[in-house]
Amino acid sequence: MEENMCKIGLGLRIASCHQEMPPAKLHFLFPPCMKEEEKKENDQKVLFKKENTETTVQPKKNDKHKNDKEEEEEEEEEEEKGGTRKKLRLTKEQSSFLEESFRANKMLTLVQKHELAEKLHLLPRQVEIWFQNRRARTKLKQTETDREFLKKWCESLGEENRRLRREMQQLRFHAEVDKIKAMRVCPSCVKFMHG
DNA sequence: GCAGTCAAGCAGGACA
DNA sequence: TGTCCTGCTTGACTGC
Repeated sequence: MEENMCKIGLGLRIASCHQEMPPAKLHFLFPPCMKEEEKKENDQKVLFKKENTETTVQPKKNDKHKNDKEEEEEEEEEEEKGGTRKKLRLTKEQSSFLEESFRANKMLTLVQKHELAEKLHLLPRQVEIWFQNRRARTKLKQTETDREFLKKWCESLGEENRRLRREMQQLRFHAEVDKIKAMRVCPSCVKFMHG
């Protein structure tokens, strides 16, 4: 039982839903609260752009292109008005590469961080945050797995405890019966019975 | 670096 | 079929 549960516990692994995710749609420069039609159009534009350029869309902080300052200012204005920034979604390739790196190393050195960032066209800070989040979520999953394991173990111990109590009760009962039986036999027979 | 949190994005279900 | 709601995932930030 315990062994089985151990196997269950060890068999569980952390899986990322990234793998099942559709290609990332990166469109954080567009205004928030778009209508459905606009959204679709933008998605198409982004996908088109992605397919044709094969470059990763960078977060605002990292962009060094011509109109970025204007866009950043607009975005800041948007934020000031109460709007919100669009969120970056990593591409499948970026995610899987980060996953691979994470499997190899749970912690990053400064050099590794910069190398990864350069390779994936991300900011070192983004790589750092990704690893931080990944560690936290791995830990969370592990805690949940441990909790489930302990819960099952606890249940099985409770069951075993109840079984042993029942068994003990039966043994006591039989001991009592034997005692009574022995009391009913006359003393001269006792000698005969026990040889 | 970690724990806690926020918020964007997305998927799936309910409903008109 | 489109829209709304809800829950989940995940990138990013903050405080310690």
